[in-house]
Amino acid sequence: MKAETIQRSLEDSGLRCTAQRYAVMAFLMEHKGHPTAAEIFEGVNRLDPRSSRATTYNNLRDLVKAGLVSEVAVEGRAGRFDAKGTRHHHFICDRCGSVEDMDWYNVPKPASRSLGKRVVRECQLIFRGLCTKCAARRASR
Amino acid sequence: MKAETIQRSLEDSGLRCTAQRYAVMAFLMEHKGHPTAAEIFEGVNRLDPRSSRATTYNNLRDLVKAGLVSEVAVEGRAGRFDAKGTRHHHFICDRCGSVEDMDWYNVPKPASRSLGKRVVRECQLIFRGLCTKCAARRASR
DNA sequence: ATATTAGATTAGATATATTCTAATTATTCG
DNA sequence: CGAATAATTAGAATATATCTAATCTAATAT
Repeated sequence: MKAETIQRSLEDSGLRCTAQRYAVMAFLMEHKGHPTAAEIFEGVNRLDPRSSRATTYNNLRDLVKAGLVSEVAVEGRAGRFDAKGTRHHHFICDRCGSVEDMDWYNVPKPASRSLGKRVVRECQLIFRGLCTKCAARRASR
Repeated sequence: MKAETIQRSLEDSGLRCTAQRYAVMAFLMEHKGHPTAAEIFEGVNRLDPRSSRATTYNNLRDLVKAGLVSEVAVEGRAGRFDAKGTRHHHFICDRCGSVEDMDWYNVPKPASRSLGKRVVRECQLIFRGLCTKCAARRASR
């Protein structure tokens, strides 16, 4: 039944439901820990069909463009991906670069005067600091 | 007089005011367009002392850690840097990856319940969409 | 059903971005 | 001064992401 859900959301976005694309989507829905492209590539290939690195990147790009997946860029590290489920913000750890979900809450839009002729598609709130693990590690020194 | 300002802010952060480090800081204050590390490297070397790529990256890292400079990660592209002047948010163009400043306004903090044991150092608001140039370009098609 | 076309995928090469290494130089401090 | 620490260097190495050109697949038209 999740299978049909994925298939439908792909097709609704005008994307064919290929084995490789489906696998990326399914992997993201089962691994909520914001995996990198390399982890996704490894993960989907560990299971079944041989998928190439290029295809994994292509599909991630397509899924992001279609709005089914979001990407979180992390300074100096691989980007991380996330199946868009319920709305949420993100937390990025300064030390280990891990990305975690944060409860969503509404953020006021910028004044239209400050927008100029820009077209704003979305607005992301990103918290930075130390994750639980890294905070504990620092405290114990 | 800007020279002393830079020197003081470096020393206040426990960083020696070396020629290379100063140059990075000065370059960032004169170029508000959010340059990449490569552009900064090129820029400071075009002027005067030979500085190496590694040093440029090292200094950028130190300056970010000291809170004098901020870095904006952009998906699939080089990170961009910004001397922290007055507070502001950022806008990232989906198409060309350019980063622009947006007027600052206060953003409500998350509920402490949702923070857990995380330590939040800062909170960034990032707008995404099409910059003025790219929006115009798209409209004309 | 075949042919045509557009959409996807592939392996590997390439490009881009960043960090590491080990040696060297500069600065601070006792 | 001399020792210890901080900073810099060139270039190699790594990590990350995209490109290429050939091939395969699926949808549509004939």
